[in-house]
Order: sequence, then C-alpha cells, then structure tokens
Amino acid sequence: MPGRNHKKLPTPLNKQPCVESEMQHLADFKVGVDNVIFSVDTAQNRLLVLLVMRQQEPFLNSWSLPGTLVRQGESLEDAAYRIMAEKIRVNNLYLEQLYTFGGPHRDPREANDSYAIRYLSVSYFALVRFEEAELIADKVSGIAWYPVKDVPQLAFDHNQVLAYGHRRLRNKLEYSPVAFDVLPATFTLNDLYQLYTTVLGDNFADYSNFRARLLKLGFLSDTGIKVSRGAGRPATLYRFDAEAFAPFKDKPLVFI
Amino acid sequence: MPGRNHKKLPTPLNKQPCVESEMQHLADFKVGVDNVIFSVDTAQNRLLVLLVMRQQEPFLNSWSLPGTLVRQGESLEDAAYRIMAEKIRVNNLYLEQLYTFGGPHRDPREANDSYAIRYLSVSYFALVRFEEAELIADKVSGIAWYPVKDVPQLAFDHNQVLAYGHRRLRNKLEYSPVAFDVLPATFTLNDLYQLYTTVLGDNFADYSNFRARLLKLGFLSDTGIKVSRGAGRPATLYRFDAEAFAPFKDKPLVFI
DNA sequence: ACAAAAGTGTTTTTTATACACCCATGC
DNA sequence: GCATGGGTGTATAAAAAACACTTTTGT
Repeated sequence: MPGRNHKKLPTPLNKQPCVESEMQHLADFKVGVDNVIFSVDTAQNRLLVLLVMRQQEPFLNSWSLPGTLVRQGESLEDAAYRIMAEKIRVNNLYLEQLYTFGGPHRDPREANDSYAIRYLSVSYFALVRFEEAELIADKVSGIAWYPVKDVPQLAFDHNQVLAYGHRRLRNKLEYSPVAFDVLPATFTLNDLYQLYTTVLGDNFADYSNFRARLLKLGFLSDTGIKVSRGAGRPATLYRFDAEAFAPFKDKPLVFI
Repeated sequence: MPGRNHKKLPTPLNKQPCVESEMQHLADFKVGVDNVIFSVDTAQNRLLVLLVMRQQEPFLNSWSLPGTLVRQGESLEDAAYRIMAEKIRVNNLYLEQLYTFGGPHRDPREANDSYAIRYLSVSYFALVRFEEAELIADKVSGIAWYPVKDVPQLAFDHNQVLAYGHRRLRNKLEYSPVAFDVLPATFTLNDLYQLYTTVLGDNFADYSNFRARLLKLGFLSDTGIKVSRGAGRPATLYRFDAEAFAPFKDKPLVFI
C-alpha cells in the first residue's frame, strides 16, 4: 500500500558498489501506464470511473483500468495521453501522475522463475467532464463508466490503484481548483456544491456557508445569465476566473 | 515538471487495440531508484540532503542522489531501502515514493537511436535523524550532507528530483507528523519549532502560539525531565505520543 | 397559494494573530 | 543583577459553523 512507511533498515550488507559485472542481475522491465479516469455525473450525483473489458490474456474478460505499454520513444505522459485519446473524446481534462506499482509478481505474465521480464505500472489520475466525454467503443470491446461505489473485482492490482486514485481525487478537490476542470465552463453554485458533496461526502459546510466562502474568494465571476431548472428560483451561472485565482496558487488554501 | 497538467487531447487515432504483433515496438526498460534523503541539522539550523559522488559513467565525478538499478526479484521499495542501507546507518527513518521520471533521453546511456534500452527513475523521499545518522563511506567514494540551499549541479535530472522532494517535504511537515521521525525520541518544544522554521522558513505563527497550539492538541506528552542548554531557563522534554495522535490521522489537520 | 430551489443575513463559537509579561538559569 | 532562553496569559481579529429568513420561479 502506498503512503507512509516506517521501517527499520536491514543491517547494511557491506557490498561493492554497482559495477558492470552486476548488469546480469538487473531486472528487465516493460513499463505499463494505467489511468484512473474519473468523472462526475451531476444529474445523478455519482462519482464514476472509466473501466474497460480486457480483450486479451492475462485477465481476459476482466474489467480493468484502461492501460497500455510504453512504446519506444514515448514518454510516460505521452502514453497516458494516448490511452485517453484511444478511449475517450473530451475537450478538457486534468491529468497527473499518481503512483508507480512495481513489485515483482504483480503481473502474471512474469513467469515464476525470477529471470523473466518484470511488468511495472505507472498510474495516472485523470478527471474529465462527464457530459462532454464521448466514449470510443472500438469494435466489441467493453468500455463503461462505473460508479466507484460498485466497481467489481478488477484485473491486476487495479482495485488498489483505484483506491489510491480516489484518495488523491478527494485531496485534490479540497486543495486545488480541479473542480473547474470537470464542470462545464459556466455552472451554478449548486452544481459546484453537488460536485463537492458527491466526491467528498456531505461532511462539510452547508450550502449557505459554502456559497459565502467561495464568493468572497472572488475567483468566480457572475456571468449575469440565469438558468432555470424546473421549479424554484433560477440560478445564476458563474465562470471560473483563472486569473483571479492565480494569487491563491500554491497556498495551503482549502475551500470546502 | 511533475504536477498539474491541462492539455488538449490529440485527435484520436482510430487504431487497433494492442496486440502481440506490437510487442516489438514496446520500449525495454531498466528501472532505477533514486532517493532524496533529507535530514535537519538542528544545531546549525540547516536542511541537508545526502549526495554521493558518482564512481562511474555516465556523469563520472558528478554529485548525484544516491541511487541504484532494480535487481531481479526486488521490489521498488526494496531497492529504496537497499540504497539507504548501503549509504547510511540509522535506527529510524521515514520513506515514501516521490515521483517517476521516465521520459526518453533523460539518461545519456540511452543511445540516440530509439531502439536502445530506456532508463526510468522512480524516486523516493526519505527523512532521517541527522544526529544518529552515520554515513557509510565505502572506500574512496564521496558521500556528504549538503545544505539544500547550495547543492551544486547534479547528475541526470537530479536537481529537478530534489526540487520536487523539497516541495514534498514542506507539505509533509505541515500536514503530517513526520517531524517526530527526524527528532530524537525526546525533544524540547524549541527543537520542534526550530525544525519547522528551518524547513518551512519562518513565515508562520510565533513561538508562543505554535507552542499553545501543539500542546492543546494533546499528543505531546511531558516527560517531566528538564534539560538546560547554556544560559536561560531549562526546557522540558516532550515525547510524541503516537496513540494520542491516532485520531488526527488522515484528517486535513495542519499544525504549523 | 404554495412548494421548491436560490440567495441573503445574523448570531455564536472557534481559531488565528499579536504581543505583553513572568520564570528560571548561567555568568 | 541582568542577559538569555523558556513559558504563560490576554486582547483582538478573523474565520467557521449553525440556522433563520427572503426572493423568485413553476404549477
């Protein structure tokens, strides 16, 4: 499990520094990139993650995070964007590296003997707008948004990767303005509030205080446009003002 | 640069799913682990990072972060702990994964043609107690604590890795109790305060408020022992009480 | 008219910040 | 006795939390 670690050091093995002759003991790797792609269905207040059905061994016909192996001349980030481009059509997205899982035997393709190629996975975390995201279902391959609450058993250690991504998402939402990457360009304060409650659970300020706090920060600009959603008073549409937000960057600001 | 990313997706290249025939286009990797090892010299109020002088090409005779290549059957974390054990003798340490740097051409051993082996680096972040850390200088290899303020040009992209590690250290210190892994088992509140100012700069609460806040949290237990350091009133030694801290775990608590 | 959704304001409590002051020791 | 580092308290400002209330729409 990634995260904190407190351990005693093994007793130092008074060994020689790494020399050429040791080359043969080094592991050879293929490097995979797996994306944890989140979106929020504001209509149904559900946090979703994108899963694909595996078309090949190992774990044929298991759901898994969309992933790929890194190609020659391709950076890790390139690979992560390639996965996105293959699975989904979006105009905006937020993407950052998550964690690298690299223990031996995490991939069954690694034969039992220790001379086989190792498979290492660098995971990326992505956030896209649900409404404008168009899934690319190439031929019969399964691809679907799953509510994170009921994801099934996944291939490899992907449940663990997902759990880690979910934790990161919660943190990101609290400490940085990623929310505005998932919402449409203009949104109501209620949309924003729903997003927060959906992802974080409703253990934070009530709507009235949430509202007051955010407006005081001053990086939401009133578009003047009102939109009516069924009964009730129409809501004003706001727009995220990146320039006005700039001064808050890298501050330990929390806007729950 | 690791961190936030907003990008347009490339236009989706309507390609086939990854099949066996593509195996030959995949990159082959050796995986390195590099550790950013910090300690704090409380006597001189300096934040230090451990550097080693490279004994081999590439970057022979450049300072670099201590690192190694991952061996067969060894996990990434194992490799990180092995580096520690080879360079330093300590009783306690904090260690966690930092970031994975994996672009092509980040290592000059990668030949110019794109068919060569790629070198990927998984960095780890470590924190040790300066006073009890004993450096292991195997034969003539250079190894030294450097004040982070004046680290020289390092091998590879290690200056970048260090910068990222430094950022993580500052965050960790603010949001989690790592400080108690670097301090001796018993310490004065001034030791703790010095540590914070050294790492974070003194842009936070004055000593009196710092003190009041921490004591109110209740996870520092008074040992009753007083210690005198030159002139002035003797200070009480405190001990970090992990059990009393437990309820604060995973809370968005900030104790600056 | 009234329910539903949006938006405003007020009160109370808690936390942050600044700073004044007392305490114990070495020299 | 006085400089030095350790420790306590108070007064003020700001932020968080709770919640009552008004406004504007659809039906």
